Amino acid sequence: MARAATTADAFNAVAEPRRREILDLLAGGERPVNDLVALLGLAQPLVSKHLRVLREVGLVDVRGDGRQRVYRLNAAPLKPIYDWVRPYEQAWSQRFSQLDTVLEELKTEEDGENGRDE
Amino acid sequence: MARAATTADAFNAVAEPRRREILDLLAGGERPVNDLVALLGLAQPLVSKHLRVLREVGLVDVRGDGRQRVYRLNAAPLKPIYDWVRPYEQAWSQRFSQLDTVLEELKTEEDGENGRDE
DNA sequence: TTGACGCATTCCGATATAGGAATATGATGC
DNA sequence: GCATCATATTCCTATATCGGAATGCGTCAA
Repeated sequence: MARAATTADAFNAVAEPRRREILDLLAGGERPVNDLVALLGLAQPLVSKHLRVLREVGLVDVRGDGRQRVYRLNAAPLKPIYDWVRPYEQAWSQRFSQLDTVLEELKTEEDGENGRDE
Repeated sequence: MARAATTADAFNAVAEPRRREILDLLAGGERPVNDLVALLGLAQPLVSKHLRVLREVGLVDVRGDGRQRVYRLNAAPLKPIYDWVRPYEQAWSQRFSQLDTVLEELKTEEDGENGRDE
């Protein structure tokens, strides 16, 4: 087996920095492709290809407007990512990220730090 | 060019579901490799390889204990992911995620909603 | 030492990516 | 129709993956 397709889910689609940039730009408002090409400084076919991936995972929607194709953000597929990382936030927001296991510590809601095992 | 290495950053490392599982397990406490092998139901070399990737992006630390190697979560490298997705949360937490551009709408604070999909 | 255990690494194959170049498609205007 | 703009697609190469099988290596026990 090879690596999972970039279109497998939002996790894979968003692993590519350029695609994140595109989403960031679209977060500021819908835009036709050429706008993105100019803003990103990338070759047009490249942008189209990235947009295709984003389309296939549902992160963007397209709307035809004359000869332009206007892309619009659809952030919904990002939710699983947010839901997955959020619990880990505690880990780095606490000062003792080097202790045993942070998330476990949190379950006991501050406990004093004694080493227990699992 | 090919796709970015899985060890390029946390985004790429975490795009693989099994690696997320591993992190989830380690969130519950540090564990030796064989524990993970049993819990995941994967071949041992596979787990070792995934752990290597996680190590290279700094998401886990290892500690030798006799003949075992105990892995511990280090969530810090996940912060960039959290920081990147968080702003998008607004998009799906609002009921009009299908409108023009959600984040832009939010700037004007409430406006009206049309339900539509494709 | 010998053997068993715990884990990591290497070799292999199939897959599919990002990017570049060239080309195709589609809508608009004349 | 024909030229042009806006965008998508195809062809190509280099690279790096995930997984399996086999093997290497360090540690512990007798």
